[in-house]
Amino acid sequence: MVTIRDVAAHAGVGESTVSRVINESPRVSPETRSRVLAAIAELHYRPNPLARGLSLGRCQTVGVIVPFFTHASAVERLRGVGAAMDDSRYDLVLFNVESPLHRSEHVATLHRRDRADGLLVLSLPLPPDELERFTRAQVPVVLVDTRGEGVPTVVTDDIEGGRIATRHLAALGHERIAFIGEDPDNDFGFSSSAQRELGYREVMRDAGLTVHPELVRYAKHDRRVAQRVTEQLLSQRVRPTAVFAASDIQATGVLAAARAAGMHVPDDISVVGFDDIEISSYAGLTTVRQPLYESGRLGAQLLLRALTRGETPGADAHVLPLELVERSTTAPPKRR
Amino acid sequence: MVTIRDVAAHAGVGESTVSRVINESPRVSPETRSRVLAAIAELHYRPNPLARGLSLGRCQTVGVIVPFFTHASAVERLRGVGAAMDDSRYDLVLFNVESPLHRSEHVATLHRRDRADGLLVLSLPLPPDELERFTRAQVPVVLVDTRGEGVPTVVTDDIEGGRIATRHLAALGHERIAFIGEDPDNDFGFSSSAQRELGYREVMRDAGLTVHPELVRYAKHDRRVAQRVTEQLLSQRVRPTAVFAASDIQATGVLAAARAAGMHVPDDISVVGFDDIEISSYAGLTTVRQPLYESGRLGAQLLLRALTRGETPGADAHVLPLELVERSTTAPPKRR
DNA sequence: TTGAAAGCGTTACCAC
DNA sequence: GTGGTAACGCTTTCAA
Repeated sequence: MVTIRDVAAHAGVGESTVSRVINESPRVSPETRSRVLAAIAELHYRPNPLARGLSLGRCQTVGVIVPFFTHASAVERLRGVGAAMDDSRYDLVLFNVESPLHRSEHVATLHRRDRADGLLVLSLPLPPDELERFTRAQVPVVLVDTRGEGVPTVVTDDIEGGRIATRHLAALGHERIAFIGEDPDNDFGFSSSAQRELGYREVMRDAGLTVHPELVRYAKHDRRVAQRVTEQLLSQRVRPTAVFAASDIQATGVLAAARAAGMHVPDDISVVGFDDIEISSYAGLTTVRQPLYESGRLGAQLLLRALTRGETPGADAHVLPLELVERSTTAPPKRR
Repeated sequence: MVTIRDVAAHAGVGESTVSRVINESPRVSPETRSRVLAAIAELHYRPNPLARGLSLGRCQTVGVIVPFFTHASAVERLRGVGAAMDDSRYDLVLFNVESPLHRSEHVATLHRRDRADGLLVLSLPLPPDELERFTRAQVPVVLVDTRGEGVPTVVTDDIEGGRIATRHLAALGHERIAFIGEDPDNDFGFSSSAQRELGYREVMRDAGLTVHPELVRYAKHDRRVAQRVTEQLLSQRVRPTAVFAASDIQATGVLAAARAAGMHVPDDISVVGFDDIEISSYAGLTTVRQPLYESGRLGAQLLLRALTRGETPGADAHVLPLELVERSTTAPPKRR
């Protein structure tokens, strides 16, 4: 392996001079610089990032904590992150979180500059004390799709999202509108679904519609599970004429259940989802679109900016817009 | 930041002893060990991976080179990789490849032990000389969904996959079977699609069916593009009664095009895809299933095994099974 | 069984 | 402008 020492010898200069050339210091004469550059090229020299990191106290790496398996939408966000990181000099290290234990483990190791220079947390709620450990350790953190004190966040207004979806259904004339979302008591503390439910309840109340308890169901963020739950929902006495699913993944499960029950969408039942993932446009699903890809990209950009400027990023919340995408799964209810 | 030195001082021992404890050397007395362990716990000490890597000559990191954006199926493979790496002590560094230039860049930096201890290449063909640089640099490489000499690979038999799909359609009685795949002249040198086309052509010939040149079309690995190409296909003189799409992403485009043309699937036209991704079961797509998740998992396992044993892994090709999944997009052609 | 010290490849401070 | 050298935090010989 060729080191800075070899380059120095080959170019007939000192190690520090080579280092200066590498780091583009202005305190090198043009001739020396070109001689060193030639030596570097000739020997195919590349600085050892480990040694560099040890000396510098940082490692040119951005860590991303993400519930990779739990949330399909996380992938789309991750894509945005990847895109933003592409032109940067930072490596992207993935910390997958499958369980709450997992999360604590990663958090414990990551609040030091030698693991990652900065951290991006996707969709995962972080307790305030854990969050504080990062700021104390001077590790910049950006939160995407989760809230937190004192750090920049990229979020959407989930309550408003719930309103948008429900308002759309109510405006079409629906009265028995069901809600299918994630259990508010989930292990990770995911709260988006609960927020959307809040918006749903608010609009229902304001429209003078009653939320029958049997019309609110919880299911894991998974198509098949949502399908099963919807089948129960549809087999009961009080049938909804519309369903608001807190995610598109779940909405496709609702669609499948309706189909299996011999119901026609949207004539027999309307369905609204949330996210607008790849599958949604294919399924013709009416949904509340949130900019997944963009959220990841923006989050990464904020982090990179903080990293390159060396400043702690402002703790402002960037609220990304939500938008109703009307496709073919919603229509006025049938006349009885 | 607490270092090994602090721990040593706190426990009243030498640094090397602490190091031995960390690395589970047997040459430490039980009492000393527990004293050191206590100090570690008390000070919340964690070894600096950078320093450790520099000293050790490796960095406890696995690099994954993956066309993250180009191929949707890569994500599913990546999930498998993530699962396999979860219980390991290795970090997962993502190297996204969006362009051939991108690939060369990453390859250039990665053939050294200081960037990654081992490498996983997903779906990306690597020129033999680039591959050789890794083996020369003693960096273990495992190829998933690509072939290469001298390194372990995890693949499927794409030619056979093409046969399976086409045989299914031919057995149903179809004669004018179209093929939609990726352009064999693509920038990356992806060849799976071309292989599947080979299998398609072989079965067509053996069945005495002619492959009309107008019935073979190329489109990017993208639903909308595939849809556009299919629209052209369906608007021409000789209409196919069945389409074999080289990927499910493209197959959903075919489905959308047929729907837009007012055709009913499978009555008017049959469609077979390839991969069996998440969307396929939802769409009821008949497809050739390949174990995406499993391929990533196996690849990562092979790499980890090689890494922990310190041995160069055997250069054998693990061929994963392919399987026809019959759903509701294929049926015998209508009688004319 | 333990500790002192050299070394891993780099950067940065201090002389010249 | 440039070179020598101490540091960065760890592992690993080598002695004791």
